[in-house]
Amino acid sequence: MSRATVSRVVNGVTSVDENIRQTVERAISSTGYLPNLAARSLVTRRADAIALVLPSESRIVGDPFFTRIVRGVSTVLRPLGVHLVLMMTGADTGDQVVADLRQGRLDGVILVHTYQADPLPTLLLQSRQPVVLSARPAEPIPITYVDVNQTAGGALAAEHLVARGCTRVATITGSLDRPPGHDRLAGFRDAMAELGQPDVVSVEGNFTRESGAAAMEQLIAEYPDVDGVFIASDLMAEGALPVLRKHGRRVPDDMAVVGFDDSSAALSCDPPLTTVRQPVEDMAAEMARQLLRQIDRVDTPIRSVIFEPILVVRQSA
Amino acid sequence: MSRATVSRVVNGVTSVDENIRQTVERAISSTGYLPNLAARSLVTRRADAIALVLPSESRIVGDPFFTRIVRGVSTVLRPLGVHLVLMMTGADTGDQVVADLRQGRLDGVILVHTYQADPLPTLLLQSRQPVVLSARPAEPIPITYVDVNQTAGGALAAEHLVARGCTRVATITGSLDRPPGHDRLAGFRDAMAELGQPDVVSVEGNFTRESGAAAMEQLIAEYPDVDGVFIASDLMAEGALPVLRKHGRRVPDDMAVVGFDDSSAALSCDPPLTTVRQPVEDMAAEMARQLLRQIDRVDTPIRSVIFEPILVVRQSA
DNA sequence: TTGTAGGCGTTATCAG
DNA sequence: CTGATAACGCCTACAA
Repeated sequence: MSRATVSRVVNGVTSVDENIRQTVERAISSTGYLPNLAARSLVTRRADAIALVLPSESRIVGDPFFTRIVRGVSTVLRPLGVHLVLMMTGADTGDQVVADLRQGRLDGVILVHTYQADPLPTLLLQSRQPVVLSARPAEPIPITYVDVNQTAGGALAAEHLVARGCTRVATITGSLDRPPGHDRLAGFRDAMAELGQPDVVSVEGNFTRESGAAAMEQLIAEYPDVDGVFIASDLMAEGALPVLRKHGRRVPDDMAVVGFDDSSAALSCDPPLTTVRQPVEDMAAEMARQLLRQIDRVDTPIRSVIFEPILVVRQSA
Repeated sequence: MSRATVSRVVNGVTSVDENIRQTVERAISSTGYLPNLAARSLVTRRADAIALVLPSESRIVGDPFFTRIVRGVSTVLRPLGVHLVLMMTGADTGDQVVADLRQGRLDGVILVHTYQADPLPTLLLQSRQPVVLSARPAEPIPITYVDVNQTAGGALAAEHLVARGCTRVATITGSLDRPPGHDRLAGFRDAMAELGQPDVVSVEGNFTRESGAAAMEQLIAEYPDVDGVFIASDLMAEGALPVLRKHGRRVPDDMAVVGFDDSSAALSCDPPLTTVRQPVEDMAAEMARQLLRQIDRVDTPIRSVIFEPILVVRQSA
């Protein structure tokens, strides 16, 4: 019996005589034969591996957020036997990734939370390599990405604060020059206006714990009558809560607090945080699917997929 | 000029005429030639990729701990061009990994915090595949691992509590049937005895936040005079602190608290936690080195490498 | 439906 | 020091 026939059986080609197929399969399982993937890769020109590129400095890593991404991506990749190669951005990540792609070690790339000026997206785009971003890029470039509906998230927070009776509402925003910071604020503002409270106080933070604390100090000093606040990330909320406690404000009685992300911080806060949650696993799975589609056929059209967030109600609001 | 010569230049073989070498290198950089790694892999029988296997349920993932491991491993792998393939344990992880190893897609495996009954270590050992564990296995099997000196960590906590004047000291332990839980307690106890306080109260937790809270409730109820406590993980400490606050105990004035891990929890606690820190990056880098050594030559002797922890003093003690 | 034969892009072995 | 030449293990026309 020839190697060709065995190859056909292994790859599930239908045009194989049933008897022969069974014989081959018996032989395979009795020998414990496994095809050598390097050899296959050489001829199929597929690495069956994709890279997940993460920002190394990030507050993102070291957060369930990241785990959830890996989990979501894996659910799609694992059944297909596609490897997930992890890379934290460093000085030469860009070249490294491009080289791996060209050397046939990688079939595509998922870029998670690239920083604003990251040249990698454009680089990959130009070399026509399969790539998916985890969020809308700051600059509008023709690239496939998956994102959460940030404005809807802000609106969710607004509705909850109003529904629970807050009459003087504020927000601590993220960096306004980044899409998430900008959009969460916009969504929150618009929703508050529609709910009849157009005068929303806002203080700008930068998504760090420290900035959350500072913003809350400022808020309390300048607007002592605020009774509800939407903080655009859990991490900032984590910084803000001790400030409230220090000033004797009880949460949620004196001040209702809604966060964003549903990160680990949300649970470890005292009290646990009511927060806007992104369906990260689903989003990650979708990123994987979009990437595989691009790998499957070049010239897959650019696409962006937006997921809806939900509000997780805990005790802070 | 022959492929063979080019191959020699690419692989830096010394026995090549300097003129020819330069010509080849010029040609390479002007063409932008990159060797196909699948083809190389086929003949060298190296995948230049290793797997990092993580427990999926874990509180470990979603913690800087995990990021630090990746970073440490990457510092060793990246310069060598070795890929880091991430796998979260699932139903079939074991078979998957073994298959990948045999198919030449993976050269070795780093197993992070495997659970007690995990068959994978033994499986890999039997098939003589390169493998390194991130901690001493519960059962004494002949396998290479890297660990922190857990008992020394417990002793560090003891010394600090005594040095700051605590006279009635307790500990909330981790699961005592697991090496870290057992060893941290033993190290703490022994050190306390040497410091003249042999009567250490201990309550057993199981490393979860909830168990930390419950243990602290019990501690306060049964031993109201305790003024210092070593909690065997930051996560448990995070659960315990609100309990102390609820009972009106100030930290550190009424109760000094020392944690273990220096996880994200340590920083987000109020007050920030004094805790025992493992040199995770160094340990991870060492795991990578040990693994590469095994990959380089089979029959590398089993080895265990132990790192010393340090105490990070913040405000809880 | 099956087998034959060529090729995928390297590295490694040997003569020269 | 260099250049043929033979693997490496698999897939895939193409022919039978």
